[in-house]
Parts: sequence; structure tokens; C-alpha cells
Amino acid sequence: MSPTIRDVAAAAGVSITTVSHVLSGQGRISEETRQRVARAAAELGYQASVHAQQLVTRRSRTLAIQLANSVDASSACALVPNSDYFLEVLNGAAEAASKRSYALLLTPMDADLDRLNAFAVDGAILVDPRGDEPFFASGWCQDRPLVTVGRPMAAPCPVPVVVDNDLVAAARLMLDHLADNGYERPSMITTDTARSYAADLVAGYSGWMEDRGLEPVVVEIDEPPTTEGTAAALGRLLDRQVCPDAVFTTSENLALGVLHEARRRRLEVPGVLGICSAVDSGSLRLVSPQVTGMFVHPRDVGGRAATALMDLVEGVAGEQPHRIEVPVRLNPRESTAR
Amino acid sequence: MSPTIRDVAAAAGVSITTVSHVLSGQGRISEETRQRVARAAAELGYQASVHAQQLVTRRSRTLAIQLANSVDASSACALVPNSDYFLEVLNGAAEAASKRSYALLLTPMDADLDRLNAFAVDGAILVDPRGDEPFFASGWCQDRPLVTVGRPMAAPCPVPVVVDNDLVAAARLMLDHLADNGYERPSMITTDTARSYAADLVAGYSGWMEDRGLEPVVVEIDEPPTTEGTAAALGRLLDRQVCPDAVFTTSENLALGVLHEARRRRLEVPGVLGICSAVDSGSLRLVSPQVTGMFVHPRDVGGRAATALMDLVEGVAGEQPHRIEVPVRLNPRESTAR
DNA sequence: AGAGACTGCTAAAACGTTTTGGCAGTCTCT
DNA sequence: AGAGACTGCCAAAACGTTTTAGCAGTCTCT
Repeated sequence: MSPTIRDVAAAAGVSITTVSHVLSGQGRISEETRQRVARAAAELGYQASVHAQQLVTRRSRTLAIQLANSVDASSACALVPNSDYFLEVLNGAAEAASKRSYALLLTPMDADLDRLNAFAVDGAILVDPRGDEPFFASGWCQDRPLVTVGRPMAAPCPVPVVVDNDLVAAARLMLDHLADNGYERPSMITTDTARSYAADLVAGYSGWMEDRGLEPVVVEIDEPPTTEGTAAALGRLLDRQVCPDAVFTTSENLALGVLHEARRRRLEVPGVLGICSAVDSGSLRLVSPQVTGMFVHPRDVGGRAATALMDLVEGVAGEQPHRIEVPVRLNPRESTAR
Repeated sequence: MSPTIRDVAAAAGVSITTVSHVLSGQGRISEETRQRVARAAAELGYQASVHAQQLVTRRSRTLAIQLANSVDASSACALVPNSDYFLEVLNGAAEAASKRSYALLLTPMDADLDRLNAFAVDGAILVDPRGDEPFFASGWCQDRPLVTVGRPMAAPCPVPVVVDNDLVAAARLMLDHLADNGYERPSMITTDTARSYAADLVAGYSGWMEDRGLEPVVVEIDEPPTTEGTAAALGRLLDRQVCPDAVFTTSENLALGVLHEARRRRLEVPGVLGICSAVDSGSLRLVSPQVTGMFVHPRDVGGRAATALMDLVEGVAGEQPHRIEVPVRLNPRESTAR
């Protein structure tokens, strides 16, 4: 089969200890020996067995990643929100991991944590957790590092690194954009505010409104959203005494749903109703009118999360918990023009 | 730390060999001993170290999965097609793997295959490959089983298991639906026909057309699709002498793009132009008019692929290459009504 | 009663690394 | 010249399993 460390040692005329030291940069080795070993390894095409390394170092060079988006397969009419976003986060994380010879393990929501323990995953990335996930309850995070995308609001233990967009500021940015375009009574439709990204957006929105002496108008709908749920939410907004003239949503599917229902009600978009989404997506550029969204650099988000986690695993990172902020870019489109 | 097989052996008063045999169901063990060992293992909460198992069995209980959808991060305006679909395939595969204590490794397109070899992945799932992926060129598939979703059309080596929808039949189904609703000159817009799903759809379409003595009208656009590319494709269709009255697309984003451009050109949809997509998606239900699509059971597709791969790895499966067909459900919506 | 088969169990080797402790030899002081 | 530090290397233990080969003991024949 593939060459082992013993083959390299034999080829270079040294002990396996020396080979190990050369390859890992440990120990004291003369320059000449170093080169000889390196050459032998290269010639043989030697690749250290990850399994043997794992067994002895008790590290696996493996990261787990879990998405919040898991929808129960039973309800065929549920809509997976922000799937463009999630897919890009995954891609970003996978690429970053691969670059440093780590593997990225995709963990379903209902996964058995004991199983993960058996695989001795070095750390985990949770994308948009609520804080009630098994990872937190089981004390998992006491043994191994954890990085989240978004803050786990109900988490019982602190998370060393949080990767996030500044969505409070982002919401304000979006509202300024709406105001610039003459919208005076913006409202919000959100999913589960137990997730920090939704909570932050609502907070940003509410703060902005209160700064101007306006009453925030927020409707929260069940997760996962459905066509009907979204339509009903818009209905509740429009039934108000003071009817909103813009809707800001926390996901692309909510925005599309609102647009759909607005059309059905023959509301002019933009004009009578402005629509925008906090998470951009390809589909927002493909509807008429094109919908304004915020590009949150999902690939970056995934990459930064994975990188931070690997730093933690290797002890490279600073010790204290910190937060990595990824910028947001507003993509103004027709749906919020005047 | 966590208990080892030695702890269990001591607790049950047997050798570690016996424990191993009991837990793996190998060897000859008396019923009484079996129970005693099982109880001891359960009481200690024993979990075999995957790493040690991997080292000695040279199996990793790990599957790699690679998606076709990887878009180069540079071009921010490219559209990831069918992201709902891909995400569900991933979820389905991850769940199936997790149920049998396998791990699912997400492999980016540019991943180093040597690295995968080091992780000793037991097998790989390729989603919508073309056949020119490194997996095929490097002879990877000679050592380890490979399962693809869709046929790798340019593959140099045969693939033991292919999971697929019968998209030739599905295309015909869709065209029958269009014909039932009075559309007489259906056309197609497709992405890269080097992927079998697109090729099959085109084949089904062309066959159906030729059966009726009609000339197939197909426009192929570059991958990944852009808003402009899609609009241009529709333009080319409409410029024809015999102008099509329906467009069938290979992805949800193409359908949305066509709808968008049709609106811009003030074409009535449905009516003047029918639109439908070969892959369903949440967004198709959220636009006006709602767009007809085919639900291809992506979660099932992922699950079946993972299951087939695990069977292959464990030698459970029949030896000869075969094909697993997942049914397709047509979801008729407004965009193809009359 | 002896041969042979079967049963229930175990000792020990193997998998391919990392890491610890140590051993000669050389250099640098006093 | 002798003590001490430093250099370059290595033997061996450890990591936690699976698997092979074999050993008593019991059963079932003739």
C-alpha cells in the first residue's frame, strides 16, 4: 500500500523518530538530515496516516458544522429560507478547512452527539443557533471549542468566538435607504427572534424607529415560513390603522412572499409598498421588480468561522472570547426605488 | 477520559477480545457472557474509539460528498442554481449517513484528493458531475466506491451506482402538461448539457417534439447563469420566426430569469408565454405568477445515494453497477395555466 | 474408550503514528 | 583537564482497537 513512516526512515537512513520530527518541525535536527528526510518523503510520495495521528494525538483535524435550516422533511410545503446563504456558508467553511488540511463534517440537527464524540471532532461550527441545541445542553462546549455564526441567545455557556454581521447597524442602513427613498412608515416581518440575526435586525429596526419617535411595527411568523403564513403576516400589517409603506424582512423567501401577496392585492411595488430583505439571494435579482437585499458575504462568514475554529483548536488564537465582524453591503434594487 | 475496551473487559471479567466480539457480533460467545458484556458496556457508557478502529480496519466510516454547484467566489453576480435542491441533497445524505454512524465530509471542488486519501474516506458521492472531475482522472474510483447523482457523461471509468430521476420521462410529463394546457410550441433553455440531468431533459424534450413532427428549439447558456445571460437566451427564442409559446428550463433560477425578462417585455405569463422549471424550489411558489416545477425529492436523492454508498463500502450491495431511480412529482402552478 | 468436531474464550500481534527519556559526542567554559 | 551545556539522533512506549491462531474443555459419534 502507501508508504509508511518506516519506509521514509529506511530510505533516508534514519529512525522514524527523526522522520516524525522533520515532518512536524519538532525536535533538533541538523539541516543536512532535514533535507535528506524531506527529499525521501517527497520521492516516496509519503502521506502520514491521519488515523494513526488521530489515535495518538487525540486530535482529528475534523470540524463539525451544523445548520439551523433543517426543515422536517414531512411538511413538503415548508420553505427553506436563505438557502443560497447557507450553501455559501458551507462552501466557505469547507474551503477554509480544506486549505489547512482539515475535514468538514456535516452534522444533521438530529445527530447523536455521542457519535460525534466517537469521531473526536476537534470543534464545531453552529450556524444561526438558538442556544437550545444539544451542543449546549450536553456540556459539549466545555471540552471542545465552539464557534457560532450569530449569537446563541439562550446558550447556558459562553461561546469563545462568534462570527457575525453587524445586523443592528445593517438594519439601520437599510432603513436610512428606505427613508432616503421617501418611505415613511417601514415595518418588519421576521421569523423566530430566538435567533440572534433576527433579533438584531428587529433591534436595529426598533431603535431606528424610536430615534424618530415612531412606533415599531413588527410581525413575527412561525418557522419555517409558508406561503400562507407570509401572506397572513402582510395582511396583518396592512390592516393597521396606520398602514406601513415598506416591509423589511429577515429572509429572501419572506420578501418574495410579501411581494407575491402585494401583487395579489394589486399593491404597487415599489411606490405604495417598498420591499427589502436582510439577506440577499439570487432569486431577489430575478423577480419583478428586483428586490433590494443585503449581501452579508456568506462565503466569508463560513471561511472566517472555520478559520477561527481551527485557530482555537491549535491554540493559536487569543484566549478570551471575541467576535469577528463581517461587513454588509446594501444592494439597492427596484423594489425600494421611488 | 472516556472508558476504553479494557475497562469494559475488566468490568465484565472477560478479555478485550471477547468484548470486541460481542460488540461487533463476531465470533462465538455464549448468551450469558454476551449479556454481561453488553451490560457492562452500557453501564460505562462505552463508545469505541473510531480512530483506533480506523487504524486497524483501514476503514473510516466516512463518506465524502462534492457538489457541482461551486461557483467561483470572484464573480459576485453569478447565480447559484438550484440551491434549495443542493441543500436538501446534503441534508438527506447527512441524515442517512448519521443513522448508520457514518460521517459525511463536505469536499470543495478544489480539494486536494491526496488529502482525502489521507483521511481514508471510504467512498464518495458526486452530485451532478460532468465526468471531468479529479475523482475520475486520478483513478480514485478504482480503489474506493463512488456513487453519483446523475451520470458522469465524460467519465473514463464506470460508476457502480447512479442515483437519478428519470428526467427523460419527466420532461415528457412536463410537455404533456404544457400540451394539455394548450401550449403548442414549447422551447427549452438549459445550462451545461455536459451534466446528465440537463442532457436528459433536453433529450426528453427533443424526443417529445420529434414524436410530433416538431422541431426542437433549445438554447444553451453558460454556467453559472446570470440575469443578463438568461434574458439574452429568452431574446433569442422570441426572435425566431416561429415564436415559442412556452419555455421549459433546467433550473429554478433560469425560470425566474425568464419570467423576469418576460415581464420586462410585457409578455403575458401565462397565456402568451408559459414557464416551467425542471427543478422545483421554494422561490417558484413565491413569485407571481407561481411557476410550475418538478419536485425531484432531493432529500430522498441524497439519502439513497448515501445509503447505496454505505452498502457498497460494506460489501452488502450487489456487485454489478446499477441505477436507483427516484420518482418525480409535477407541481403544476399558475405559470402554465391557461 | 478414543477420535473428531464443536464451543467458549483468550494471548498476542498488528495498525502507523507521536512523544518521552536518554545516550553518545562535541563545544565552551573555568 | 574536567564540568557543564548543548547537539543530533534513537529506542521504546503509548494510543485503542481488530483479528489470527490456538487452547482447553465438552459433546457426539463409532
